[in-house]
Amino acid sequence: MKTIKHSRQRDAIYNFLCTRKDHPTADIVYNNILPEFPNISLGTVYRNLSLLTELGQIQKISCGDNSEHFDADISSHNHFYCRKCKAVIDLPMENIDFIETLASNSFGGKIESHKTYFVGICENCLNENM
Amino acid sequence: MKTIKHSRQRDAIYNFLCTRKDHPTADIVYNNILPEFPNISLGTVYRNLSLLTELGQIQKISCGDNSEHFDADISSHNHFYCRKCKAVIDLPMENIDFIETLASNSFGGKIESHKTYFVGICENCLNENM
DNA sequence: TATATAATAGTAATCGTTACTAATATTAAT
DNA sequence: ATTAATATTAGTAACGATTACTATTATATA
Repeated sequence: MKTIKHSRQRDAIYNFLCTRKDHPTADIVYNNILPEFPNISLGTVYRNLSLLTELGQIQKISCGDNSEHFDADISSHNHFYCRKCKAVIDLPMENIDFIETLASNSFGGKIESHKTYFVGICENCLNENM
Repeated sequence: MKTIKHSRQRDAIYNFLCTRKDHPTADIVYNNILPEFPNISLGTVYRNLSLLTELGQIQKISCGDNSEHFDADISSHNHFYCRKCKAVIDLPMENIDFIETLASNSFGGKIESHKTYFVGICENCLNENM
């Protein structure tokens, strides 16, 4: 059996993610951990982000902007992608997990989870146009 | 002003997409158009898929499997990603566009659209395990 | 038919991500 | 504590998806 050993780099990656609400990419995680681990390699960051995602400790957000974003908040919540400033932010709203039930009604497969993201212009970018 | 000129390649790409319900990637589109346009280049396929997406004639599906999928069906509908066979399929269900209203309630930005995809095991893969 | 210019083919380059390997860190057992 | 087993790392190379570049071709307009 393959066991998981503790790693200080993985802790640092996870802890950094916990401090951020803006869903950083692997590259951003890497650059922010460099001060503490000057020799950490980008591959280590990618490997641990994948591992943490598989373990369910973080989640991956794919919003079509050609790089994956990561979120240490694994509670069920939704995201918003601003097509102007490209930011990926949380969109606090009532829980919509019931759409999984709606989806199950006429579907023969097994639905395990869902991802929803909204697209538009964020509040900051709206205000800049005034 | 920049005008859009007609292109036989773009037509072929769009028409091919219309024949498919499985949301092919750029590479699959390319390989299926090769018989008709033996000299078409992959760049042309990518450029036109992007253009058609911008024009709203097709839609792009990002489901986190490191390549974009495309769909000529631009009506509001949802997708399912099978984490076993990696297929991206339609998931017919009642319309859930009202979640955009729910999202708007406590959000200061402008919501223009949303994307939802469900993840799990498709019917075919479920049956294979029996 | 001529002119303007958008689109293409072909290729090179870029970017995000993964794979490889020898060295290191962690864990469990002595 | 020491050792042994092995998971993890750093460093680098490789990969796949996508974009950029440029001379040529196709399309649209006059």
